[in-house]
Amino acid sequence: MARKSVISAAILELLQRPDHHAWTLKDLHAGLGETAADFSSVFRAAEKLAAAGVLRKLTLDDGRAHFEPAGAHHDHLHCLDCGELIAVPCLIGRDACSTLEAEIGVTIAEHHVILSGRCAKCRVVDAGHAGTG
Amino acid sequence: MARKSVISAAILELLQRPDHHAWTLKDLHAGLGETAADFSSVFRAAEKLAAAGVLRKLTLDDGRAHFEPAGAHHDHLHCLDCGELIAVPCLIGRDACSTLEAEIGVTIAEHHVILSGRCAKCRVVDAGHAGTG
DNA sequence: CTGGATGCAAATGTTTTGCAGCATG
DNA sequence: CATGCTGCAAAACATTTGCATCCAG
Repeated sequence: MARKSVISAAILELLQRPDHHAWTLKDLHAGLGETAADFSSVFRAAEKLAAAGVLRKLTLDDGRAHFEPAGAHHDHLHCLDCGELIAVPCLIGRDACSTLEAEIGVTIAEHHVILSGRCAKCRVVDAGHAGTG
Repeated sequence: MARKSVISAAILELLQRPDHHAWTLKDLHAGLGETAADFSSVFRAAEKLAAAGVLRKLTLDDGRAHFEPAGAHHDHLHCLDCGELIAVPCLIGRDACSTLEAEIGVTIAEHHVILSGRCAKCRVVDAGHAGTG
């Protein structure tokens, strides 16, 4: 049924890059080569992959959607310096959720933690600067 | 120096409503009365209040910015049924953050947890339906 | 008079949709 | 031949900015 989508494949390829974890549509479009694919096609491919559960779609405070490979659950650190979105291990335990559910009478299906701070790289750089200034 | 902003005051007024925790610009505009204030004025007032630290600005996965009164830190539950954003007590302890910082070498300034699930009201409704269907 | 608040309209940036063509299955 | 992927263009949305005006201090 489904034909092979060159664009989808290329997107999945891109997402393997270790230096960039979460991609905006613009990132993806640029990453594929702006002339290699139309923006709307990138959009459709990404949405489809997200709908299929292959990608996870996140919206940050910058108001843009970011796509990442949908592997094991993890949370994110948004680096205030470089703006990169870093994957970090999950910070919330089942216990905490259960407790909260019982406490205020809600049902929790999923969660997503977004940390703001400084990634490992920028932290080092900053430490260096701090020492000299 | 600063003149009293009718709109800012009205916004702060709106935010006191117990039935609606986080407001989009559209919500605010509608809440004030679409003719009572211009959208851009609402936008500017809200941004200014956020910059002043009076409001907190959040961007959800719906891609829209939401404003809430900036009181004590808390996290949020986004109800999958009614779409309401419910304030919930913070789920992340200092310890967890410290541990993570040490573990992966990052610095954490802030965090924000967004839970997806069902709020207390919708949970009850759903339970009722489940019994009848 | 001065500076900030407001309204109106237009620009931006991002996401989404409509439609036609093409290649694949 | 039918279906789904693509490209191109325009619409739909939400946010943001420019400019002129008006009012409070």
